[in-house]
Amino acid sequence: MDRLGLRERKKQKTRLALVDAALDLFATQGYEATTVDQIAAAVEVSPRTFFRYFATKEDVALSLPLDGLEILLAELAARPAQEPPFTALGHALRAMVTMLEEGDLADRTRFLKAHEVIDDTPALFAGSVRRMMDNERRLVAEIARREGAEPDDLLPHFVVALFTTVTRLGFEHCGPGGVHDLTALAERLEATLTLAERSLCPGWDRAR
Amino acid sequence: MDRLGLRERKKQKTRLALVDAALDLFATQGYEATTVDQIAAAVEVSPRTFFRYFATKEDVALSLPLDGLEILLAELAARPAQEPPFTALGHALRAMVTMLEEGDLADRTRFLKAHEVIDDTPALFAGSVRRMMDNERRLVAEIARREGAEPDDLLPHFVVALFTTVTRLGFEHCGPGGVHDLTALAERLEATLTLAERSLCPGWDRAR
DNA sequence: TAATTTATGGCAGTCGCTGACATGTGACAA
DNA sequence: TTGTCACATGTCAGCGACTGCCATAAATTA
Repeated sequence: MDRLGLRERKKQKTRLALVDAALDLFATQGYEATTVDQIAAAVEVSPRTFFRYFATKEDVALSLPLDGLEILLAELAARPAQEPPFTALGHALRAMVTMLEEGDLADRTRFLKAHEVIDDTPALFAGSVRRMMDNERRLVAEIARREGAEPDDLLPHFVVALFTTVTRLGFEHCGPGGVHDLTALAERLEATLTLAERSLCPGWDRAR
Repeated sequence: MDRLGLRERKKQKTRLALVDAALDLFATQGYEATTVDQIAAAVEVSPRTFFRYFATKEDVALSLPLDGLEILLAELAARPAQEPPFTALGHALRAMVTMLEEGDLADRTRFLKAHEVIDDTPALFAGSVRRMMDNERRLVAEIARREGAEPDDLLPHFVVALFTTVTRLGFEHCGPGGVHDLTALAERLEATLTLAERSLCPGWDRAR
């Protein structure tokens, strides 16, 4: 039995239905070619209601990756304090991917489809970047706290910026059509992470 | 005497007038609060004409930094081929700033005002990053050409992504109110560049 | 069942942005 | 100078994203 009331269950259901309908339409017709009215019609909901679930049209595509970042922050908080910041970020990222891999099939395909659509839609990619930078602030705050850095210290900013850059490279287009399964994505992320680690001097991410 | 006809001079004049009016309005009222109609009215031009000069509302604020990237690409092409890629990028960036410092006063203040507005307007900042990433492709292509890299080599992507990240950090918020003169901006850029150079192993940006 | 909360629909309106057509202004040649 | 052409501009009509407002229907609670 669900602990949630009927009302809440219905809301989550229409929310997912909106995401699925939107991703399908974006994938087939393209992002700019599909209107909010179409998405709403596909779920048999008024356009006004769509905007009660998502603030903007791009939000419906970006909501999933956004959830991923929440997970990453939680994982980061769980990393041991003596771990160097960049290492901790890397492990948090790996944990996030693992969590995705353990998720249910519908969730995984939804996530992959979202990333595919985002990857070849410049407007959505831009939005994705914007979200990343919003979260960069939170990540910087967390790293600065871990390391006890001065408020105007450049190093935490540099560590986090480098990390988001590496993550972005990992998610970025991997050949025509993009990544089609999570293991390929995980491998790609691993490759970029090791490239970064190999390029940086030991101890670079800690104050000396 | 100007080599350009009256027509061309008029166009450049209204273009600059639109940028100045827009930046002033953005600075006083905020970006989202000012409408295209207001900008057009301030220059006594029809709203339709505004969109003949700038494709979107954010373009009017981002056009100046965008010009800067053109300069950077030109400078990069002029760097000697034996220079390691990241070093070449850094020097191209320094050359770009120098070029700005040698520009006329109106140009410099316009540039600084644009950056101030961009810095404390999330939407514009995101747009700015997006442009940087659009140009990343061109930079990657140039670096890959210089280094004779394989088409699917990660390294050029990594080098350029790291460079744009460092540049972004340099331009980013420098205390309350932002940077007020070009020399402070140059110093800030220098600081982030040296931080990056100090963190990376020698030879990291060349194939081994 | 009655009362209260809350999700939804419909409507009118703003703003960013575009296409089509008409008009006026600079460029260039006769 | 004059006429012709190219092109910048204005006007208008319209689409789509997004919002505020109010009425209604559904679910929760008493």
